[in-house]
Amino acid sequence: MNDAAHDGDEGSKDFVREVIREDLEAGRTQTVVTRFPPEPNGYLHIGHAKSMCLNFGVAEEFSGRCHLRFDDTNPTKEEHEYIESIQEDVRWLGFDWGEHLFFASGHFDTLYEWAQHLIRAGKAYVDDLSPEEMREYRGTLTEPGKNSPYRDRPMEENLDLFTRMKAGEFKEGARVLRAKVDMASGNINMRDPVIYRILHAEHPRTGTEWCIYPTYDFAHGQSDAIEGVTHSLCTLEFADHRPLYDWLIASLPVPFVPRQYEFSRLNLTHTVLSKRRLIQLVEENHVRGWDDPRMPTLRGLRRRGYPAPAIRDFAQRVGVTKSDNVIEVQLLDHCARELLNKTAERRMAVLRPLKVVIENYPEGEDELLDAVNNPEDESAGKRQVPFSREIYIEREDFMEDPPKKFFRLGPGREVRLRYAYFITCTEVIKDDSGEVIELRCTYDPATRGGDAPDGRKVKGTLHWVSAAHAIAGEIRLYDHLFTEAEPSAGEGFLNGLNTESLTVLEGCKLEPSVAELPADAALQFERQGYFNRDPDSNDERLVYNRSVGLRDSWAKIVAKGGANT
RNA sequence: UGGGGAAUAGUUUAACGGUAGAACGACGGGUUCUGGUCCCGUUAGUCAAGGUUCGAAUCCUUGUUCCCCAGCCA
Repeated sequence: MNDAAHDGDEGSKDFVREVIREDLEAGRTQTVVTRFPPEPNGYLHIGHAKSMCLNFGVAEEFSGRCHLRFDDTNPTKEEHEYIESIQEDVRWLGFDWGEHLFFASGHFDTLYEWAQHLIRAGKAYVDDLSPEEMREYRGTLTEPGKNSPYRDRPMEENLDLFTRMKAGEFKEGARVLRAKVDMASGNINMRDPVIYRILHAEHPRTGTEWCIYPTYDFAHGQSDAIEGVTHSLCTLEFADHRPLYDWLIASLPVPFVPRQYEFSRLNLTHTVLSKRRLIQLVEENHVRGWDDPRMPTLRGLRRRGYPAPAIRDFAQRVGVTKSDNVIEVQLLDHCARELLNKTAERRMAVLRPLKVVIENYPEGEDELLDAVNNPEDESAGKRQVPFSREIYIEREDFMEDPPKKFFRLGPGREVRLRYAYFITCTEVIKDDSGEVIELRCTYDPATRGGDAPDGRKVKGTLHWVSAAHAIAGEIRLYDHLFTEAEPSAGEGFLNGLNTESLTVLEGCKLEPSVAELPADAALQFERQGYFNRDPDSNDERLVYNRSVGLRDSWAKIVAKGGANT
């Protein structure tokens, strides 16, 4: 995975790795320690994947380690279920934290002692202001705040009140512990931030042991220090917190001084990545759940059939900088296709079947034809596909009045059935409404396998499935969740939902060997795209998700209206 | 009007005072039993204005635009 590091040809790569390299060279640290710090209040999405690839990737490249640490400081929002599912998702993406599983809650005792330390140093006080009053005292972005009347409470009284907060003597919200920094600071995070609050809630890990909990600012950097994290990598919105991060570390008896560095978060076109919006999509049933294949969650992507290595490749290509960015989803699709093209076995499946009867093929007979499993990988071998007099082809592979650039089947035209024979359309059968319901064709027995001995060429090759041997399947096609590349901010974003993001096709015809594939095999249905079996599949019915379609130059011609030119 | 961050092809991203390069996309062509893959080519960029320098994306000045911050969320 880190071959480049051994080739000696690796450059600065990105500013984080550059900083680390300098720190190593300057001897500021011997070992690189990073951490991936999710809050267990939701499922991981592709934005988290970027963070994991950075944190775990850097640790591996520099022979250090990366901790998995749950930032579980707010019991009112966190659940045990997420602690499990997050670990599962991290493993699925391909990362291993080894022995280094931590919880901010595991550091609660130390954090409590450190809070007392701060009080004794005159750097923290218990405040009785209500949340509303505190907001008023805080000032605004352009005006300084003013000191709380409780700011100069004697140290002994602060210690006593803090002890009583811990003992559960006060109601939620009645008092908080605040760091005494600077109410006039231009940086609002420095205006005496709350570092402990009363929460009479049951914690997923510590139960009812505590009723006061540290805030993010008093837990994150402190956990970094306790665990010996050298490089605490977070997203840009925390840059404003860095002065506080450093102030607290400098004010506490920490065993180690960690440093925080910020990079810009990932944004993707045609989707949303904020936790709040994702929750809304699920709760209002705009999608079928957190693992809906349209969701940008890791569970969604996995169910959709995006392989973990493709997501890691994507994260690597996207880079790490401090500039705002919106990555085009096409890049993600490209990463998936590139990997799947090399690894996915090919099969044939007809999504929208049109029956074809080959009139000169003997009735009641069939035969097996050789088909290559993966033209990109000879070791994938071959399989045999049954052929017979009645087959299905794709409806869109036939046009009664084809435009000039249409290379597929039409009245009187000859095309190749992949790995089978050349066939020529001799008759078109329609129902009362004029819809084509069946084609009559003849085949050339001399073209068995797909080549004409006389060197005759055809312009089109179609996939097909023998009617008698086909197995039925349901196929789900996906499109962007949002029509616009960048869904509007605010509540209006739901207006941009793509009403056609899901297309369910029933009555699809699958090549019989599909049933023998392992349930988790990624495959390509030739000329259609890459697919994987959905967990909704059972003994009676197979359900396939299209992960991503093949690049489709014919669709582009049609879209431009140039089919006739 | 406070504090912090960022501006390089359509989108991401390299460059560390010395030829602005890559990937994705788009467009055109070649190969092909997948209108796929692969191969070749085209397109297109330093936010602006000054300054320093033989030489500036890079250093300085001024300005412009965008993003984040006023939770007892993280």
